[in-house]
Amino acid sequence: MKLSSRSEYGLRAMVELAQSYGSGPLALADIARAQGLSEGYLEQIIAPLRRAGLVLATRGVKGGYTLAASPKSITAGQIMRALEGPLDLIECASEYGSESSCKRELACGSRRLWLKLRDSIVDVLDSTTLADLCTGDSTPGDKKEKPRHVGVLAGQ
Amino acid sequence: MKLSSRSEYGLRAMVELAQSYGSGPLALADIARAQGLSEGYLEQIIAPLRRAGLVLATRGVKGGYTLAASPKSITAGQIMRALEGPLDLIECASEYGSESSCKRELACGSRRLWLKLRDSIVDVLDSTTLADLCTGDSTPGDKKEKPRHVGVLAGQ
DNA sequence: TTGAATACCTACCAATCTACTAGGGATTAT
DNA sequence: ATAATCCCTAGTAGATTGGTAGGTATTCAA
Repeated sequence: MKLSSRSEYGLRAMVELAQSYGSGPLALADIARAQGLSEGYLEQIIAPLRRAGLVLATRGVKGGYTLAASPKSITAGQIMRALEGPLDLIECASEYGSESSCKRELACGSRRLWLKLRDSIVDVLDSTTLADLCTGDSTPGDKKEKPRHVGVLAGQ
Repeated sequence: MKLSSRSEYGLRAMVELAQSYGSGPLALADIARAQGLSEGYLEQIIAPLRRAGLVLATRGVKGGYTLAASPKSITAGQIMRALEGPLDLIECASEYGSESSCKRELACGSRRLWLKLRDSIVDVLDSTTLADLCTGDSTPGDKKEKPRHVGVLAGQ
């Protein structure tokens, strides 16, 4: 159930970039310093984000990275897919069909849970933008939050 | 983003037990055979479920495992917590407070996402029972299935 | 034109985790 | 007593994680 640090660091880097959006490129070293991350490792993490077209790089002396679009139009889902591949907790419940596996039982009881879980995760990730993670309040633009029995969850 | 096979196998075993609920103990070897799992490995997986009080074991000749309660009253959340520990994707967004970490920033932007995600996951897991995974239809009490692009999932 | 600052790439590595296997001990119905 | 079962611990090959190291390419500025 643990997320790899790739996602954690990658998202933190993107939030950092979102916060300085509009102020020109931010050097890798600056991001790493600001977030307390290893520069070399962060470099490997930001590469897939660039390849996915989420950040732009400019080389040379005043170079660095910038968001490829406004923080409002980049979702956590895009970032996670770039870093982790298709969103799925399990082979047979991937967002994009995995024909191969699950020959065993398509009507497999437990698969139902993984599908529900995946949908729920995809829903959260795709409805959260970088802007949502930067503003002071914690509510995204459209509030389609269903009033579930949240609130029992101790701790802010 | 991948779940360990512990959870997958553990849940499958529990579904198997749920399906034979009321028919006496089911031997480990039978569960393993029915689900196509390694017996030795499954043994290690079912142990924490027993320690968590979710299944009961009876030794001896006609022994085996039974659910400790009705499938309706055992949730996926209980099973996952027994197998994976506290539900969290990341240290600083655990369900039970982790004071230690995250000295960096409690108002950390990215943390907001992990909390939302965790809440969403906890919500799904705690609202799904074993009975939900055994019945013919795929709807638990409330039906909130969004019509996503499922159906692409090519059947075997 | 040179130099420095940056991004970009590949290979390597130690430690940990995963998914088992092996083998024996404890308990119980027959 | 015996066989069937659960129970426990240790080992292990391979993959993954979280990096480090070292070099190349590109750009700006003097």
